[in-house]
Amino acid sequence: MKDIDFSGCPIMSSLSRERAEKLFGEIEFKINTYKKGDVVARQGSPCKHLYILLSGSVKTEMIAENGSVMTIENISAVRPLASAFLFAENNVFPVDVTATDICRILSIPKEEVIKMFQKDSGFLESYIKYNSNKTQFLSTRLQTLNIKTIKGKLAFYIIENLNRSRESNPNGNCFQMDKNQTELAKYFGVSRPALARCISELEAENIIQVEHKVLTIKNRTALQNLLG
Amino acid sequence: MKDIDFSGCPIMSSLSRERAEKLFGEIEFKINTYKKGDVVARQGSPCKHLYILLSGSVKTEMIAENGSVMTIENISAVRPLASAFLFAENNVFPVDVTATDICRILSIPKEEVIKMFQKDSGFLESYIKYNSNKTQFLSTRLQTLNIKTIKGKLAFYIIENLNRSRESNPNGNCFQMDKNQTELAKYFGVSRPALARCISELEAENIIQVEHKVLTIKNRTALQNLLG
DNA sequence: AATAAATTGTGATAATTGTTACACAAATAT
DNA sequence: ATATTTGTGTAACAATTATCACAATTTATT
Repeated sequence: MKDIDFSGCPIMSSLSRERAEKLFGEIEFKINTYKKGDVVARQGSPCKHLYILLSGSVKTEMIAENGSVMTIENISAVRPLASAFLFAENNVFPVDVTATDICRILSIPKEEVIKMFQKDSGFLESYIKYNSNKTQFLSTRLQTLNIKTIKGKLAFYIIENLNRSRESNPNGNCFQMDKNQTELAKYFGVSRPALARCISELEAENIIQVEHKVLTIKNRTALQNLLG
Repeated sequence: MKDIDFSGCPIMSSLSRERAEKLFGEIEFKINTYKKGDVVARQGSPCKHLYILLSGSVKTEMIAENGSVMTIENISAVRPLASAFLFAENNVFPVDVTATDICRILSIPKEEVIKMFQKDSGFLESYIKYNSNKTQFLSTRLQTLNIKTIKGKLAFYIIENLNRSRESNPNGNCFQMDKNQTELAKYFGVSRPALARCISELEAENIIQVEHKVLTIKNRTALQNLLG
């Protein structure tokens, strides 16, 4: 346990290093390693453990019955996985979880998690908070899907990312994209060529400019209009 | 308080009547009444209380910036509202909540909810469980939206409802629809005429049959094929 | 630097759905 | 019983996106 650093983990960071070591000394757990491309959990399979991604990264995807894939989220260590499903009545993974890098995943049985709640109220609080945030995230994801046109989705995505980048760089009007076109298309649940076309059109209309992976907003008003 | 029956409420039913009365004697709360059509909470507004729908019913809807509406859920008493958002960092309502009937809503400030957690671990447990279920529900909702064609959404909806109806009536191959076409179109986030067209087509292909509000499945295999 | 692999741009066509408009049926109110 | 509202079927047309196919470009690899 000594080699694990929980400081970046939303549900564990409230615990001091000593506290965490003591807690893990008292419960059952194991650590598995996965290599890139390995399936960590499959959509529909039961979820009986709390998983914490200790190192590496995974992606979560939903597969529709017709085979079309939508990426829900890319997750990098250190983060819990599927924490919100552990206590549901129908406790199954709603997504496929696939390693996008070598990764180590800690798993703690549900009963042990309950013990941890009882032993540490700080842990309990951050768990509830984390799940709340997760639900908010899913709602935002629903909102993106509710937008019908690709241009609308793009505008939403761009404005969202711009706002996020401004937290560190207030008057900036550009940001580094976290996905390539293929990934972005999967995130939107649309075809890649259609997305490429929309990006081209927005560039032609001088609303945005994309250089490598840096997206610059040239006409914010027009972007807002694509939504309202 | 004496006139409130929490027995059907997922997060309160673990408390005995006496326990609930004692608990409410110790905390701050208020009850508001809304009439049909009243907006209970608006998408984007802060969520600082736990709301419990004591009587009546509400609907929750997401409004895309272009004005298109998608119904997320219809909720009937007795159920908590927005319980999953109360503890999120960005604690705002992700949906518009509108009364679809006269209703009474109990609201308890966040700090008081925390007190309730501390005073009653049964309440805490059901709260976590309820939020978990909520997240599962949102995931299923995402899944519906991930299906691209209206026929696919319809097939998913029909099979889901058929399975549910079979819990009470195992070999049946029909069920009573809980929504009219207009509502169903909003639930899918598609236009009403387009939905009507798809239903007609499925009828023409002799896959389903709709009589008033009863939907009969005539060719389950074909329905499955619309998905896989 | 040369080659391979991945990513992006773009065109043509088909499929699907939105939009608008209206007739008609069913349910509800007066 | 009649009027009014609400729900449903359907048609013509426009808009958007999927699909497929391939060229151009960028990025990684040897």
